[in-house]
Amino acid sequence: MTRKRFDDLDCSVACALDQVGDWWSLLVVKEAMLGTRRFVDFQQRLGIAKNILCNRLNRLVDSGVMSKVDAGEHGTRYEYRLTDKGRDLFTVITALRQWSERWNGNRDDLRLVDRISGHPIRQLRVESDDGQPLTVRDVRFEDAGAERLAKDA
Amino acid sequence: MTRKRFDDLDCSVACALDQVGDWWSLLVVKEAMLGTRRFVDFQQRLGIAKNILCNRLNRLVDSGVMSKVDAGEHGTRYEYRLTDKGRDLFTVITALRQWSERWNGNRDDLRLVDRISGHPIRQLRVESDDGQPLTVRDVRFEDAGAERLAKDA
DNA sequence: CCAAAACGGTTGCATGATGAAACCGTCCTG
DNA sequence: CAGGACGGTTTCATCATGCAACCGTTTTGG
Repeated sequence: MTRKRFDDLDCSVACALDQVGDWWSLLVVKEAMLGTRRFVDFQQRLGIAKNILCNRLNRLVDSGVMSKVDAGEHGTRYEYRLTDKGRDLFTVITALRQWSERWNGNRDDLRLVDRISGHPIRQLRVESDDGQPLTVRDVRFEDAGAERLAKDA
Repeated sequence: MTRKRFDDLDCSVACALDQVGDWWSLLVVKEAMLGTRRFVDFQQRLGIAKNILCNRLNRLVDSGVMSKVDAGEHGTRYEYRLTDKGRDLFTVITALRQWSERWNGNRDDLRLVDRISGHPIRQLRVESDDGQPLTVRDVRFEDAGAERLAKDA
């Protein structure tokens, strides 16, 4: 049986996980954010099998998260770079990193700091439109259809 | 071959993915945030196989993301609830949702709104300690010990 | 009070995904 | 021009997944 697809769930979260929700994809993206661009470097730094890395890079290129550019003048030297869509995963990866550091302790040698000031970055937080912090208890999932019905009535 | 473990990578992101980084775990957590608590409800709403759901719930309980409470007076009626650690994944899931809506379009019937005002929530953004927005290009990974800088992106 | 259904699983099976290693064609490098 | 680096592909053993059937307990309907 093939893995269940999430894109039929009519859920943005499921749709996102369909693109970057497997064991390796987000780590590849994170490694790219550290500056890694070449196949062998991804392979060695992540310790991933070559066939799996090949599969993941192809899928990330297919879904528009990374792009494969010919950087070798003569055809066999490639670079994999983040697209704007891929760079925008910075928020997701930062959220994961902060969550893990809060609850599992900091297992990382590297601290994420502002390049200019050298200060650590702020904790991410979900906010209302007037800037107040929101927890999961402070939000609800409003049915857009019901909203339309209510306005029609 | 068993799946490669990430907890030896000395990376907080890898450590997080080790706990919630598979195809189903974050969807189970998201479903719990919508209010789902019982086994059959998770199963039906997500369309997940029972043995896989059982495995995921057990792993989420083991890693402290959810707790299994006996809600049935007589022993066979259980509820699975988010712990504080699990509720704190709200930021991660919100980041994923916003990313997906930005780049894949809104495939969701449900809009996430402030429970009180009914207004949509703010876009998450990574900020420096003085509140300026930061992209991945504006940060570096500072080695706590040496002064090894991340390569330019 | 009894039968049936719900609940929360467990087991078996077929199939897909993964990891390790070997192999391969092209390019560059000494 | 030989050897190695690069970017894969192939093969194979093992693991994970999805599906359906089954099961013991508890609740519910008549």
